[in-house]
Amino acid sequence: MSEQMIFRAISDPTRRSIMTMLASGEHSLGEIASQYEMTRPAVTKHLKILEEGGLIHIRAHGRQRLHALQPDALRPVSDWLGFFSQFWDEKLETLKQAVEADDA
Amino acid sequence: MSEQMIFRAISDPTRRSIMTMLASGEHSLGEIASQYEMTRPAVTKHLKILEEGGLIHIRAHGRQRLHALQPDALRPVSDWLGFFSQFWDEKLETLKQAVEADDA
DNA sequence: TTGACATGAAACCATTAGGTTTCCTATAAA
DNA sequence: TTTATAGGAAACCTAATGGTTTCATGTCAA
Repeated sequence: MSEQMIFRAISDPTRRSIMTMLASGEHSLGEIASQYEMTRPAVTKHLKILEEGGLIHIRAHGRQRLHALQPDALRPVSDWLGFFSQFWDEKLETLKQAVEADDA
Repeated sequence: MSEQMIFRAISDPTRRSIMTMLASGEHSLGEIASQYEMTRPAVTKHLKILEEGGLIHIRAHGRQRLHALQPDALRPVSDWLGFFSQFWDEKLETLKQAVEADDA
């Protein structure tokens, strides 16, 4: 789950779309694949890359494979963005730091 | 400057590194390339992809090309992240919305 | 005005990425 | 206990990516 694997995982529009779909809850491969105009094996590959980035968790359930979003895995992206956001939103950054300080 | 071009631009570690370098101010191609173990043409290609994503601005200055960070271009990424951050940090999200409401 | 320097441009190369087809395996249901 | 269903795996294809080398061009300085 290196930072690079996360950025790699979110760089593809199909994978970002799958993440959005999984925000509504767990879904099987068949359910996910039915939403896209590509074959199941292609979707499987996308899901594997998402898993390698830690963005989803896959568990077996009978003959199905259920895929669940793992939103925590996006934290490194948020941290990276935080560094640059200081240049375009001082106000929000200040609040963010306040929240983080409060957490500690 | 489609959203996809932004995600594409930030998906490469060299390009993210260049963005960090440019956070300190404008730099010429030569200055940037001297920091990496690859040829100038390779760096030029990275810079072009960053420009296509709107993440940097390039201007001519004599025989040099000066590259400046354009951090605003990261907003779409921030918005995208915002959607998912609601799942892992309700507290921060609440504050963020408060700030945005205050801006309006 | 000639030479050095900063960069652009084009051709090329190997690897990765995103996709397909075909076939195999495991589980559930009749 | 067959049969249908959900998915895995491997081989293959094309295009995009990240890099190189070579050569051309524009601009500054002697």
